[in-house]
Amino acid sequence: MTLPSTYADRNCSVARALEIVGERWTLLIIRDAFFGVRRFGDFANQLKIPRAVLTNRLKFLVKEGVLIRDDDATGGVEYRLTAKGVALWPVVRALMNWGDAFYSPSGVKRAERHDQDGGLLDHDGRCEDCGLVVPVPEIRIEPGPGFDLTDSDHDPVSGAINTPHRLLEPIMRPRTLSAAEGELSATRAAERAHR
Amino acid sequence: MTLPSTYADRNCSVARALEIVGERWTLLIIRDAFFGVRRFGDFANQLKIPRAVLTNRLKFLVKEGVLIRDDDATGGVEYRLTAKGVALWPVVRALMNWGDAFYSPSGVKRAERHDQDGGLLDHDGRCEDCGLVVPVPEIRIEPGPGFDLTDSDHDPVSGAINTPHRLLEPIMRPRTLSAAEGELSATRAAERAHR
DNA sequence: CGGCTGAGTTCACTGACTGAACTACTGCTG
DNA sequence: CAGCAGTAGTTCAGTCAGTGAACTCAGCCG
Repeated sequence: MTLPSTYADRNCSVARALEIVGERWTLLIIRDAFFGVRRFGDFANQLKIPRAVLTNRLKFLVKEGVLIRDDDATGGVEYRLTAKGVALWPVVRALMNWGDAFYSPSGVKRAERHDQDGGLLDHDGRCEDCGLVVPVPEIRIEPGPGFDLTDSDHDPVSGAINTPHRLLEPIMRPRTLSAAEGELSATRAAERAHR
Repeated sequence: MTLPSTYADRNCSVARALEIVGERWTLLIIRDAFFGVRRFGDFANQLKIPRAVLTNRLKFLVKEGVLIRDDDATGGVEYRLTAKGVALWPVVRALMNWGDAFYSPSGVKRAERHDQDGGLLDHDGRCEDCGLVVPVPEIRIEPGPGFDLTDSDHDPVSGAINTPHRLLEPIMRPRTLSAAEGELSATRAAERAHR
């Protein structure tokens, strides 16, 4: 979509929304942000997007208030979704549902669960166990029956993304994980205790 | 998005969906199709999209089974949404909701109602009167409080789109009207005078 | 026949995307 | 302190897609 503000229709919120998130790569960046990706390099490697394009997109999304950029503890840079960005989850979910329905014959590629009670979420984000509409930070995402295990863990970031975890929660990169490789459960437990 | 099948992530239905509907203009074409646009020229005029691009997009969407192309009664060509295309309504709705929420301070630009009982639909398409999830063909769309009346009726197609009507129902173009209805002369005259 | 409409096609031009290489600024480590 | 690695970008030439205007072609209408 390239030029923002280039769709003529002033009276259509679909056009307006697409001016922000309709450019190539943008919604995939946002999807990754939901999945916990926060670092420039992780976006670049995971999406295999040219770094120049990534720079443009991130700048634009920050300018539009979808992402916020700040320095993390280690001096690096973090991009995180704002409330406005988090409000895009229904868009990402709708695309995911449609893609699952028509291009994943063996079942959904990723399932959403209510982290509190483990209930599956329906297409509108309602927990089938407790009946509540689950807020985004309480959604746990995990590989579903249609997930293809053969090409998942090529890189550590993908591996982290495809491990069951809550949306928005930063993925654990090997660096942060320290030397201890297999202690996933311990790390997760620690993390749960963390909040 | 340009090249289809160009997003690397085989395991993501969001990426898969965007390969089909993520290109520039595509979702706006689909939105117009929901609003009842069916003719090549109407898409071209309403969206102000280059005709060459429109040709590409329509061909691609037909190939992918989102639209179906056939000749209508008068010998013209019609593009209509298939079931697979209609299943994209949640995507369009989610974008519309987000655009309304963040870019339309005076209220939604278009409201959805249950045509049967006139109840407003919530963000998930549930009728606030009868509580049912309303199927797409029973959704009536109409200008909402945020709709800007000053630049609506510039062309007859926009005028028809912005008149309350059910989704998927073909918009009435002056041409088609002439065959069926008698009192069209007034409409046509008014339209001509307008230019 | 002559004009009109609808559905495209053609084409020169511009501008965005691509991929690879390069820079600049940390924070370590010996 | 020099050297190295990691992170976050920038630069750049080549390519490819989008743009807008003009053109074709077929079928009607009178």
